[in-house]
Formats: sequence, C-alpha cells, structure tokens
Amino acid sequence: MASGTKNNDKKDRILDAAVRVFARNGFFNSKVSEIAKEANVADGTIYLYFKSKDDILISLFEEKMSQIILQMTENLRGVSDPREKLRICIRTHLEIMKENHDLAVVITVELRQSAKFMKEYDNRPFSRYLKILSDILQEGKQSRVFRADLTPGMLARALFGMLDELSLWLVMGAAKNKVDWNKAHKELTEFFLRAVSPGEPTQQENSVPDSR
Amino acid sequence: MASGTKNNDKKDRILDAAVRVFARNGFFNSKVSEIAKEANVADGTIYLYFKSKDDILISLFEEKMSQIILQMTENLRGVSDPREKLRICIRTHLEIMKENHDLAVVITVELRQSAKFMKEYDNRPFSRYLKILSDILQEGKQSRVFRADLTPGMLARALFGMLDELSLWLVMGAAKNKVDWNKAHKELTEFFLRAVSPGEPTQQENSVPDSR
Amino acid sequence: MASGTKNNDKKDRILDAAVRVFARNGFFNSKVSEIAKEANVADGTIYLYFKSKDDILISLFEEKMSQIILQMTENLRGVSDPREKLRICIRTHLEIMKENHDLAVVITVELRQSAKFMKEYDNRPFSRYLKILSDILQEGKQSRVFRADLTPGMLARALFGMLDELSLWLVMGAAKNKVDWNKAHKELTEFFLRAVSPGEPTQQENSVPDSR
Amino acid sequence: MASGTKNNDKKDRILDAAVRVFARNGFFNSKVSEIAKEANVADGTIYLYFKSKDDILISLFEEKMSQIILQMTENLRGVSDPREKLRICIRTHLEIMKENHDLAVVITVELRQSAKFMKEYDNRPFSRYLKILSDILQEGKQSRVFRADLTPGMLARALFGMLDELSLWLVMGAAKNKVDWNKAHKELTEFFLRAVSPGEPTQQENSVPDSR
DNA sequence: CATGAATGAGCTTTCATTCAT
DNA sequence: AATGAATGAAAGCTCATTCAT
Repeated sequence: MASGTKNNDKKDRILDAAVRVFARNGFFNSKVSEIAKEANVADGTIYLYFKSKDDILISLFEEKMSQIILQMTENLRGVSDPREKLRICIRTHLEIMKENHDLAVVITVELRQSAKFMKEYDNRPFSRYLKILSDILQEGKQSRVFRADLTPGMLARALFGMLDELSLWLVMGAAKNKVDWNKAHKELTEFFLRAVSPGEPTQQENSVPDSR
Repeated sequence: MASGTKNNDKKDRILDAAVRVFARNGFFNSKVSEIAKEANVADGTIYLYFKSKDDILISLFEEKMSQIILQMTENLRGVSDPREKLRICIRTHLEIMKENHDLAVVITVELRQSAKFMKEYDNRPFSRYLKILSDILQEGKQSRVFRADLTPGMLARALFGMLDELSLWLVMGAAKNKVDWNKAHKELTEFFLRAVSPGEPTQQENSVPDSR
Repeated sequence: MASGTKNNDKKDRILDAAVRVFARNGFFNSKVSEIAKEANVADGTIYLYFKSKDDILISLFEEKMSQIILQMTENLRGVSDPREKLRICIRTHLEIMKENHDLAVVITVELRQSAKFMKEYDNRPFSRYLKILSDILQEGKQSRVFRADLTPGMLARALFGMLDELSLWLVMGAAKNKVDWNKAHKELTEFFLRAVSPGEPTQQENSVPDSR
Repeated sequence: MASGTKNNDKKDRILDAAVRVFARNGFFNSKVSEIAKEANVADGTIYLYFKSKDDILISLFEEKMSQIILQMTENLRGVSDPREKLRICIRTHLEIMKENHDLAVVITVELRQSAKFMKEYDNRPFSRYLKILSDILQEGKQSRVFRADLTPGMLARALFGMLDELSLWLVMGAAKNKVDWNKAHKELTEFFLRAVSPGEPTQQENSVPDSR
C-alpha cells in the first residue's frame, strides 16, 4: 500500500512542481530539469510518469481542471435556483484562483497557448467546465429566470472570459489586498446576473442610434 | 517615392509575415527563418529592423494595438452617448478581429504569454486600450446613464476578457459562418448594456440565498 | 575506481582535444564541434564541463601552465646556485615545449591573444611562472652571483620573451631535427648567463657613441 | 594629382583605422563595419582597396613593418660599429613601439596569430627585419667584436623575442611612466651587448653541474 | 524503479561580403 | 568610385530525451 501511494506521491510532486515552475517562467521557458529539481527527483524520473514535457502540461490541466470541476459540482449540490447556481460558480472560480496563484497563472496563460498546440487534444475538461455554466444558463432560460433571447453556449464562454481575465488581473497585481477579490466577486455577480435577467431590452444600436 | 517607402515596406512585410507565422505556430514554436521566408527576405535582414525575435512580437503589439486604438478613436469621434460609445467599442473590436484572424490569435494568445515576459515592458498600448473603455464607463457613471456602483477599471477589464475570449472562440471555429459574428456582436452588446444600466439590484448572494 | 576517474577522464580528453585543435587552427578558427569530434564526445557534452568556448582556453592555461610550473619547481628542488637554477629553467621550458608541440603553439600564440581577452582574468599561472624566474634573478643579485644593476622583473620578462620566441620558431620549423633544440638550449643558456654575470660594463650608447 | 593622392588617402585612412580597431578588440573580434566607421567610409568601400578582412591585416604588416625597417635602415646609415648598430636597433624598435601603442599591440599580438593563418604568406617584411639583426650579429662575429660561437639567426630571433615581449609589457602597463621605457632601453642594451661580447665562457651545465 | 551523464538536433544571431544604385 | 542594404552561411549554445548503471 505504501508503495502503491508512492507512485502517486511522486507523480503529484512532479505536477505540483510543474505548476510552480510554469507559473514562474511560462511553459516554453521552463526546463524539464528545473521541474525535476523543484520536485526533488532526477530528470529521467519525470519520463517514467510523463511521455514528454507537453504531456506534463496536458496532465496538469486534466488533473487541476478536474479538481475545479469536482469542487464546483460539489458546491452546486442541492442548489436549484439557476441564479444562485451562477453565484456559486463565480465564487468557486475566483476562490480557487485566489487560493492558488500559480495555478491561476498557468490555467489562464497557458490555456491560451494550448489553444494552439493542443488543437487536436481538444481539452475535454475545459469543455466540461463550460458545459456546467452553459447548462445553468439553459436551465434558467427555460424556467424563465433568465432572458429568453440569450445563447447559453456563447454566454458561458463570455462568462469564462470575464472570470479568467479578472483572475489574471488580480493575480498579477501580486501584493494587492484581499478586498479586491471580494469586490470583484460581488461586482461580477451583480453584473452578470443583471445581464441575464429578463426585463426591458436596451435600444439596439442599429435601430436609430443616438435618436430623439 | 518607391525608395522612400522601401524601408517601411520591408519592415511591414516582416511584421505581416510574423503575424501569420506566430498565428500558425505560436511565438515559441515559430522560427525566425520561417518568418524570413514568409516575408521573402533573408534571415539576416530581419535583424536590420528588429533587435531580436522578442522585439518582433513587441513591435507587433505596438503597431497593431495602436492601429486598433486609432480605429476605435476614429469610430468614437462625434459620439457622446456612453451607451452608444460602448456599442461602438464592442463592434470595432469584433470587426477588427473578424477581419484579421491571424492578428486576433496573436493578440489573444500571445498577449497572455507576454503577460509574463513583458512584465517590465508594461504594455502601454494595451493600457491605453483599457483606458478608453474605462473612461467611457466612468463617464456614463457620472452622467447617471450607468449604475452608480460599478467600478470602471474592473469592468473595463471584464469587458476586454469577454471580447477577447469570444474573438478567440469565433476565430478558432475557423469554418464557422458569418452569422456567428453578428449574433455575438448583438448579444454581447445587449448583455453588457443591461449589466451596466441602472435599475433594481439583484439579490445579493449572502443575503438569504435561494429565497424568493 | 574506474567510475571515479570517469569525470576527469572526459574533461581531460576534451582539454587534450582542444590543444590539438587550437594548435591546428588557432582559437578563433576552431569550432567547438571540431573539439567535440576530436574528443569523441557530443557537442553538448563539452558544456557539461566548460561554461563556454572561452572557458576551455582559460582552463587549458590553468591546467597546463600549472603542470609546467610544477615540473619546473620539481626540477629546481635541492638546487641552490642561481646560475644553475637558470640553466634548469631554460632547459625545462624548452624540453616541455619540444615534447609537446601543440601545447607550445597554443601557449605561445594564444597567450598573446589572451593578453587581450583575458585582461580581467589576469592570468595567475603565468604570473607565477614569471615570479619563479624573477625570484631566481633577485636571489642571484643579492648573492653577488649576478650583476647588481639588473632589474629582475624586467629580465624575467625578457627571458620569457626569448624562450617563447625560440620555442615558436623551433616548433614552427616542424620537420627540423633535434639538434636545433639542443643547440638553442646551449646557446641560450650561455647567452643569458653571460648577460647577467658581473663584470666590466659595456660602453653606454650615450657616452661618446662611435668613439675612439 | 589631388585625385591621385585621394586613393592613398583613403587606403591609408582605412589602414590607420584598422590599427586602432585591431588594437582595441583583436583581429577576430573586430568587425569590418567598425573599421569602416572609424575610417569614415562605407563598408563596401573597404573592398575596393582590400580583398578581404585578412588582407587588411596583411597589408598592415607590409606597410607598417616596411616603415619600421625603413626607419631602422635610416638610423643605421653611416654607422659601422656592430655594437653601436645593435644599440640603434634596440632603441629604434622600442621608440617606434612607444610612439605607437596601437601598432605595438597589433604587431605583437597579431603577428603571433598570423604565424598560423599566414603560414603560406611567410611574412617577408618580418624576415627582412630579422635579417637586419642577424646581419649585424654576423658582421660583429667576423670582426671579432662579438663572440665567435654565436649563431646569428637564432640570436636575432631571441633579440626580437625580448624586444617584443618587453614592448607588450610596457604597452600593456598603460598608465606607467616614461621612465620605464628608458630604463628598459638601457638595461636591454647592456644586457644584450654583454651577452654577445667575447670573454670567459660560463660553466656549461653538463660539465659538472653544481660544482665549485 | 530511479538516476543523471550524455546526446545531438535545432535554434538564434552575427558579420564578411556583394551588388544595385 | 562610393555606398550601405541585403544576404545567408556558419557557429555557439540549449535542453528534451535516452539509457547504462
């Protein structure tokens, strides 16, 4: 049993080291040997657990995104109001990122990078993440809690964009105080819920802009 | 005249080639020699116009972001309603990205990457871009067209995040139809204007969640 | 034991290869890859033992000059007469150079080159070498075996210049016979000892040149 | 006539610039473009006067060494005593080097380097220089002013080695005072003349070394 | 399983040289 | 003759990956 967990031990140590190193230097500027040193293993050992440097990044996503999704799913358990659900999603995302700066940087920065070089890999965990958001929106739409004219898939993406960008911003302003995170949380929630709630439409740009 | 433009010609040719190549492979996987070939110049020629490979990326931002800002400023000229101004910003951003897929990918993906290696360089053009959005929000806030409790700096960033993420999404869905861009445009505008307009606040998460 | 010497083995193999290659082409015309091939290691291996190409040259001096100094010190052991000491120095220098043509060329040629790029490094081993000669001269001066009016530091340098130039000359006349080395040895010794021995001064140039 | 000297003007300007630049950086670290800038000509212009970068160095020797030889020959005119002749040679060599530090560095350092890459070119001017010294020694030997057992060719080389090494030493000790040059001059002359003058032989090493 | 010395392909950058003007 | 922008070969160095121990 001890040896059974050892493996995971070592694999996790490598992944944890990788998050730190990638966050510090970016994926491309990180050396495998630096990850090895940070994880207290030999260079070659890394290749017992990962096929390649790329594979470390991919596994990192799989692992960490799965954790995020797990956490989110857990937090959503028993909640039925779509508006509340959205609040929870926003809070969970920001909390996780706040808790783990390095992870935030890697997810945020390298996820984009990976949009390229992982084209084929198509990033299932990320899709599942988006699906959670998009399902909530769909659900609220059907129960008339949200506007009828919104496109769940697109807005899910928009919401992620907002969360992601703000996380990066907050994380980058390293020494900044806790207040910002709370404020961001409150404001984003308010902002998003207003945007998806039913009510008077705004004037459409194409229809007589700047009229009267 | 021809010789007068020669220099700019060549520098621009290199920059244009770089956008294409970076979009194709990402910055780190792009070889200077590939840019040179794409620009129909010799490898060494690139170093007559740029100090290094990094400098190409930086110049690219400076140049292209400046163009975007210029375009945006131009489109905003003569408009005074902050809501209309926001509509214009959103439209301009999406239009430019739609027009130039490669540029969108590079700005979108590599800007993040650069969040690292350009930390010192601090990205003036991007700051100016954000300032435009943030100024509009501030303005609308003061003239009571927008909610009094919004934080312009943060929302500007959130808006950029949305636009950026959706651009990436639309651009990546390469073969997708034109409709998506229009739909995205309309929906985003509606979405954002609702969110910033004054009106009944939504229930705050902490106050009796899940209540009526 | 075998594995204990492995490291030194490889480092020495590289240094030995470097002497040969530098002697053949000169430092600047020598390619690292050529050294690698000559040492039967991969290009990259060299950088496990040396920081840079420059570092190879510097290490070479440190190593080889130290050997020369060691040899010289050993040969001088137990000898007290300064004149005999000088004879031994001259013999040792010429013998080592004769024994190792490549080393002679590198020391002789590149030491000068290095006078430039090693200005900061200031070449301790070479200084130690000069000090040996200069100490002997000083000693002989004090014991009245040598002239009272000689300047040890300067003459040490002059002696080195002679030895170095003659070594180069002899080494360059590659196919030349052994006799030359012996003759050079005898003549130089005689020459130098005469020059430093006390006795009637020669007429000084400024005092009635071309007189009588 | 004006245009007739223009050419030489420009060629000389390039050579003068080259001495300065080579002295500053060494031959291999000097860029043709730097020489061009220092000479106030375009890069391409250099190739109207010289076949290659190597050719600049070779021409430099030809030119400058010829000047040295010319000067020496001139100073020797009318002098018949071989001892006085040697005094003059030593003085001339040191004076020229003292006068022109850059030239000294280049001759001194790069002449060695060239010993390699000019192997084929075989350096006639340098040979002529050595012949002057060697002829004087031969002459003095025949007229019994110098020892009968000296080898002119070898001693000429040794003398050059001494002069060269001391020049380098004095030149390198940049800020040093004028006195050093004078002292070096006096001491070297005394030293060399003693060494070549007839008189009691010193004990030979092989004959009873360390004896009474 | 673990190691880390060794590998070598591949990159950025430099710079002597050319040639259209 | 003079220019200097353009060329492109060439080389130092890095680092992901392998494999003998």
